[in-house]
Amino acid sequence: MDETPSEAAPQKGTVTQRAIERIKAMIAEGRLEPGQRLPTERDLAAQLGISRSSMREAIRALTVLGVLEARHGSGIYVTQLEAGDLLETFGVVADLSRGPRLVELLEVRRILESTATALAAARITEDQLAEVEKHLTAMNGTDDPEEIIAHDLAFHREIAAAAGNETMAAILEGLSSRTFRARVWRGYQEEGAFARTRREHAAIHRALLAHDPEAARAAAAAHVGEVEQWLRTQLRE
Amino acid sequence: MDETPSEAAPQKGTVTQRAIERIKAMIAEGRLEPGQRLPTERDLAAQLGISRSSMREAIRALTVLGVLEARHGSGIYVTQLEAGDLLETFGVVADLSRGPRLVELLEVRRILESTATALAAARITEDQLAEVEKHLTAMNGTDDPEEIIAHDLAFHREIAAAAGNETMAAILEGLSSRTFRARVWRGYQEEGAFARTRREHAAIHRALLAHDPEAARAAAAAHVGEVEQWLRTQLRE
DNA sequence: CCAGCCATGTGGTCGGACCACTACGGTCAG
DNA sequence: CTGACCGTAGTGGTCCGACCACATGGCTGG
Repeated sequence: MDETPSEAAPQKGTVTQRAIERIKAMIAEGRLEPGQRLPTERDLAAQLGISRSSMREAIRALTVLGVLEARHGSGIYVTQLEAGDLLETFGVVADLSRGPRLVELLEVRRILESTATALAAARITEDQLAEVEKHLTAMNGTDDPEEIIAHDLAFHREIAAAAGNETMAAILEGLSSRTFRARVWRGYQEEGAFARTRREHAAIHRALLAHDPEAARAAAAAHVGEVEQWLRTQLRE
Repeated sequence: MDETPSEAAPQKGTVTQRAIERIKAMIAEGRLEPGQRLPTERDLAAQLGISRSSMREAIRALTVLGVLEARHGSGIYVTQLEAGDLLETFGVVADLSRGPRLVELLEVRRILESTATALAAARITEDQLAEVEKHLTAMNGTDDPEEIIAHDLAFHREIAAAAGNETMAAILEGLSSRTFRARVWRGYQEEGAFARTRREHAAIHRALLAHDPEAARAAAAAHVGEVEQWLRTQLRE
């Protein structure tokens, strides 16, 4: 009954899993270009000889991975496959990690963020620098935790963007998910560590302004390192 | 008609998307522990007031993200939520990235791998060192590309493991996916760059043996940097 | 007491129906 | 001729019910 002319699909795993691999392969081989529209769910299911339900699960899976994008009433499209698309799911890692894993996550962030900040110091333009300053002053001029977190995030995002490596910026973005940030800031702020954070941010900004990579690297590493150490002590309790 | 006693679910996005968020929230809030078994698909669907089909799509999505694990005939379980579970999907990024993105990926890997190797030099044990040596000699003693890649991967994996940061090791694992490695090695080997790679691996091993972090960092950075530069020139053609 | 079988419950797959939305084209007033 | 409006075909989104494949635990028979 399996009259699939293309190739004989051997039994391995679920049909949905196979469908996921097939579509991934099609993209990897270049048979599906970024932005391109796929056949309809019904056609795709027919092509692979599976039911529409199973095909939908495969599509949903690739959707959450940032590979495909489904537009209701229009069709299914391949994303641009840019760093941001594919690494968006990285945020769930930070959201669901706890305990020692959070420290490891911060350690990775410290390594990447310090390098990114160093690169940014060498490459940042006047416009980008102005943007960084904007978030810095905005962060210092409000008491609303929500707003502080938002500007803190944007501050580092601008710097990561100035480093010129979109992939690194996307990873850092995921590493500093909103919920993760919020969890830290809550307890962090309670012990009046905000003033120190402010100084650290100022130091980073100063290094960027001076286009001094090594100073920037040190300042960023110290900044993340502080949070890292704080979290480490929190875990001991 | 929406008699969901727990809470009034406002209309936002698809029901499947909402189900995904709900389950993720349950885990984040600790209402679902790692390893714990979830209610059946049918029960879950009833609880959230959606159909089993939609619930299955949500489960499938969380499965590919490494958050849930479905065991046919047994039930659905929360994974251990360890770094490896959640970062397994990271491999698709390397598989689907092309062109300039690959260089960026390698740049990230260079940063992380050099730091990981430096940490490993300080912390590696005799047993781990022996394991590293095993893969090093095995890699030099065969001509089968498949085997070479496998041992090359294992070589770096052992080092990353010795660094003591599971999260970093998992990210590096994803960054050096099998298909990515294969693509590079193919063209890489054609121009007889294997001898150089051999020397670079030896240098890394030497630094580990001497427990010299700085030498290890430099050797690892140079090693990845070579591949990076090679890829960069490839892209210009 | 133990090995093997079998009923039950679970995830996996299927097919079809209908809904919600988009996109496109034709229609009709201006 | 131009433009806004509207209808329709086609798409993804949701639901339902049935059946299959597999794992588990208890029961049966030795």
